[in-house]
Amino acid sequence: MPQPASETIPKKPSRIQLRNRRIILDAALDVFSQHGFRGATLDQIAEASGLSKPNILYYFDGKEAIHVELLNALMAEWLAPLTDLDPDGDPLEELLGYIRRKMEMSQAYPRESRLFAGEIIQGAPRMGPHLSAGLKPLFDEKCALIQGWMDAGRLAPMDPGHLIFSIWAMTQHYADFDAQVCVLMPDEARARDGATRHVEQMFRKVLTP
Amino acid sequence: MPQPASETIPKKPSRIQLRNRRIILDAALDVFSQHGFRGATLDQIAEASGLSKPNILYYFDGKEAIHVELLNALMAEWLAPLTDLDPDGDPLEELLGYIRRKMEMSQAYPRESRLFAGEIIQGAPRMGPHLSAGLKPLFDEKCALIQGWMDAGRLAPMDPGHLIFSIWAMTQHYADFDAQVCVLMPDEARARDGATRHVEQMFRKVLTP
DNA sequence: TCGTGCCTTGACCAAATGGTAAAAAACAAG
DNA sequence: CTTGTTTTTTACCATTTGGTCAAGGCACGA
Repeated sequence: MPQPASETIPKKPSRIQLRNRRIILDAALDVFSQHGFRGATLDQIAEASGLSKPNILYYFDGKEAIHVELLNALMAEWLAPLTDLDPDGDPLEELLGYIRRKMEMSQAYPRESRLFAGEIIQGAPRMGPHLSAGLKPLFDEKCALIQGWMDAGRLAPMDPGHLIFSIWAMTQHYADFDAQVCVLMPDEARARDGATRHVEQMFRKVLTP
Repeated sequence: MPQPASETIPKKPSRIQLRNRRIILDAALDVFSQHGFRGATLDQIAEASGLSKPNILYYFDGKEAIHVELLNALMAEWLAPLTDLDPDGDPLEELLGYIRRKMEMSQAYPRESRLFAGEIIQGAPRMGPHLSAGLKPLFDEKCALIQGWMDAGRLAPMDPGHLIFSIWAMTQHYADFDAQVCVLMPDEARARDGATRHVEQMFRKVLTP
């Protein structure tokens, strides 16, 4: 058997393929994050990417395939900061560092944040497995870690799960509700830098034993 | 002139009209909150309401009109708790009461919360005026009130605007990201009751001077 | 009971949408 | 240049979608 039977041969992608797939994904991120899955159209993605609609379908198996690919890429990058929580570090500094990274990410990648938020709000129809299989174990692991820190008296006691939810809620809020923030707090510097400082200061107070 | 010229005569709505408009709005809230504006279809609303599509268009001028009506109703109810912040009350108890009411609302009306969230995430295309004209003045007024409390040393000092954002972020999170919460925290009682207690305890600590 | 005006519906429409087929164009290897 | 492959486009299709229209049904006051 020279070539393995009934297996898809990967065939490494050409430079053009790599480039165009990236262009398409970037355009799709714009469109999906702004209109949600059902609200986004292939024509919009085509126009945003500068490619023709059939050409997009040459690179991806369909609208849903693009969306799924975006969510996959998202999860990997999104989970990293939580993964990096170090059991051997100083609890307070570890968590504050996590919060800081999360704030930076939601400011640097608001589109990703909104894409994720939109998907969850709609009941995570295309992400259920990802949540259960990818996020859940990590969440449980870090909950246990934080609980350990609290039991040791190195953090103020509280429910670790709700603590993590609090952090997510606050860090995502500034990305997801940007339109609201911009209307209510027109001073951009106060909104951006103030947010980071406020959130950090707030959690420092909450977490200090 | 028996009847005033060039003015729309209100013509009080019949019982049937009142009932069907309510039914339609309720069904539309289901559909819009789950799929967003562009993702929702009149057929879905028709099926959810048990009325035919043309019949729905008999009661409303179109898809957008239904959506706008929902957002209007939403804003009124949504703003009430903030309006009720009493300058003469005890600062800490006033804010904790506000937080409690907000948590109750996001648990009692998750659809409204998601509808609002979806609209804001998409850049508030149908709510810009509402935000500037309705929410902004109230927001500024209450920011000033809280700032006064802080200046008087009755609350820990912080940016009042960001404080309000924090409250909104936390209270909305449990409604908007319910799908995520349910996966990560399957114990329903811990999720629901724990959330309220956690948020209240957290802000009590943050706000205490 | 009868009509008048409110309510409901089936049939239909134009535009938009996700997707396809095949030919043309661009490109790479010899 | 020639040939085989990859990329792009043109033309097209079936379905869905928001919305219309005219005709039928129904309630309710006289």
